[in-house]
Amino acid sequence: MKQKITIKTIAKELGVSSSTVSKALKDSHEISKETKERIQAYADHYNYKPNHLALQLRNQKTKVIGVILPKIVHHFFATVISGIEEGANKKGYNIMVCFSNESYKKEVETLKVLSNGSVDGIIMSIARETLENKDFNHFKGIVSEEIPFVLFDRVVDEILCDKVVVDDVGAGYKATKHLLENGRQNIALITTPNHVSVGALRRQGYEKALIENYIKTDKDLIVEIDETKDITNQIEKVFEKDIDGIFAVNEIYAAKSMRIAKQRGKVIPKDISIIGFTDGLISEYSSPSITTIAQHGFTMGQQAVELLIQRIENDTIDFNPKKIVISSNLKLR
Amino acid sequence: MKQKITIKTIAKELGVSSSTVSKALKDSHEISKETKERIQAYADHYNYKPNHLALQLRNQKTKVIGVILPKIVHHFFATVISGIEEGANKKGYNIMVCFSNESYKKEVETLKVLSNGSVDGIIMSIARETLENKDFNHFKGIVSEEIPFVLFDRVVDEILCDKVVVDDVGAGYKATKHLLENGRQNIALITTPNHVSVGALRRQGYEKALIENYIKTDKDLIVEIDETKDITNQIEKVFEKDIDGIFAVNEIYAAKSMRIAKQRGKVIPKDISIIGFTDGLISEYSSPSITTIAQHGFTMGQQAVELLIQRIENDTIDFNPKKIVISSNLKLR
DNA sequence: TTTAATTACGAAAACGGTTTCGTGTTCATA
DNA sequence: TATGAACACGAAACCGTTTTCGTAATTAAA
Repeated sequence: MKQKITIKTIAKELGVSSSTVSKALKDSHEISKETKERIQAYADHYNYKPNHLALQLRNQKTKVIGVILPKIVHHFFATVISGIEEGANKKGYNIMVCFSNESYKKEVETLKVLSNGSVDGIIMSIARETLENKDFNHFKGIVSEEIPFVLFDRVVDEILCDKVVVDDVGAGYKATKHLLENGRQNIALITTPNHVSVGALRRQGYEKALIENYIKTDKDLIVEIDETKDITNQIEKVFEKDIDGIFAVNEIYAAKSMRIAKQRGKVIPKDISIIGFTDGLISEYSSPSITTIAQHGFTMGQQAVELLIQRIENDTIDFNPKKIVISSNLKLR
Repeated sequence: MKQKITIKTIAKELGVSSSTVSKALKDSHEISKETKERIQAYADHYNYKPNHLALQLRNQKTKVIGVILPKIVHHFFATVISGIEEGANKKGYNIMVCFSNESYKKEVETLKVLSNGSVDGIIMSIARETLENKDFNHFKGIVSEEIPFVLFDRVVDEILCDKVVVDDVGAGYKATKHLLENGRQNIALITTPNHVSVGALRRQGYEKALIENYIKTDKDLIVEIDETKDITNQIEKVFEKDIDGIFAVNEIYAAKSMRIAKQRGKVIPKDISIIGFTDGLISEYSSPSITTIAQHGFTMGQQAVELLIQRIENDTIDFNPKKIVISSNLKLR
């Protein structure tokens, strides 16, 4: 990389002090018009750009927001990033993106790297493995050092910080109710193991809707997918029951369910209704397209970053963790 | 945010100089065992972490790679990011991700921000609008300042830098040939306008395969999608021709084509064969699933970042722009 | 005992910018 | 002519760390 021109070189070349150059470039009234013009002309000609690192050191802020996601090849998280980036940009921040790959170890490392001062704050969604382990010690430092920190979607009560989540219970409820209103009675739930908080909440909504309709929840209709094993196999089991509706907590499960249903000769939506979570591309382009719960990832990202920047910039003394709940809605198809 | 402890405070508290503290923390032989232990104990106790910004300023490197993408809610680009991140991480780099949102103006701004020294190098794919405008002046600075810079996928000859692309001509050729080998004769091409380089190249491959089979390319079978208008409408027109095969240059076009075909009562793959580009989720989960050209986004990301880091770390004098071509292959479904 | 080497540490410069606080001119006012 | 602004600029400190160089004190060799 070419050696860049600095204030010092300009000062030396023009026989003035670096303070003068600095002030001239900021159009300070302290500097005479002629000197300013001389300096600005020189700076323009040699394409002077202030060294960002020096500024960061002096101001003790980076104008960078760290983002840690479980994964990126995933419609929902991609949408969230998109929202974060837009919100950050609007306020003059850039984003540094890291992935935990759902791994506890990588999450710990990444968190350590980002909390060394290279970012002004962190937005994050917790890795699956961490949720399983229930080991949240690596967040202690973040909290005690009072680094601005916002969790979204996959959050956990144990960590005291700002949070942005969707109304998962409500979403599960709406989805199930929708199926019930369409005359479905035997509704299967394809969900994650209970340690994934969002899965557990959506399940609560599912059960609430059933209870309201005087239907007993049948454990056999609930499939907790173990992602280390073959997913299709696990879903197929529930098809041996007499089901006429499926609520899947994400679109992969929904798409797989649909494929299985078709293979078994069921006609959608005559014989069976399927409703998915996350408004991704699969649901839109599968045939027939799947009715889903819109997860509003973009909004989540925006809200999260807004909350974070507020924390960063108003270094208020009172620390009351805020929780923003974004209400979800059905996207009928 | 809590005030962080620095070397200076440690020095003051322990009555030594900051040089001594610095050396002690690096376990230098210059410092006596007792002093080292005293300092290290103190640092541990108060959880000292070196200030990253100071180090960056001193070393004149950030260990951060800038990535500029046209968009992120897009399976291919998400995959590429994934590859970039993995490769970067392996070498101790983090990535700063920005989006041009396909906009020329935003691309210019973003490029300016990233080239102010906040990253050690940049990986990028050009925005659609920029390709339309053919205005590449904003890259001049990057090239003349010799900032390590790698373009991928959407590249352009006018910019002299390292590049990573897929073998688009070959891919178009393979896809078309595959259709021909399945006995298809009237193959439509659903592509982008020619200014999108990858679209143009895939088209070349398409034409090459046709010529090899002594088939005259029929302009009426080629649809250049204008994304500002309704896509479905544009694709529908080609269905008025007597077609039995479709090659779509991305999976959205492929999925939409499939839907239209079904609506028109065509049976896939009996009446018509469809082949898509980009190995995304839609193709996998649509029914029937679509045979596609695998685009190897992850590999592209890895190769791009490897190339970039090589440039960053071996500041070799000779500048011969390299071009890596990743060969594509069919993913039969 | 003198000289040389080793040990253990500190001073200062450097990275590139900003900012506070002088200070020497010039000019206007009393 | 003396006083005080106003002007235009420079010196120096500062952000946090590393690193080179210098040096006093101790130890070893001659």
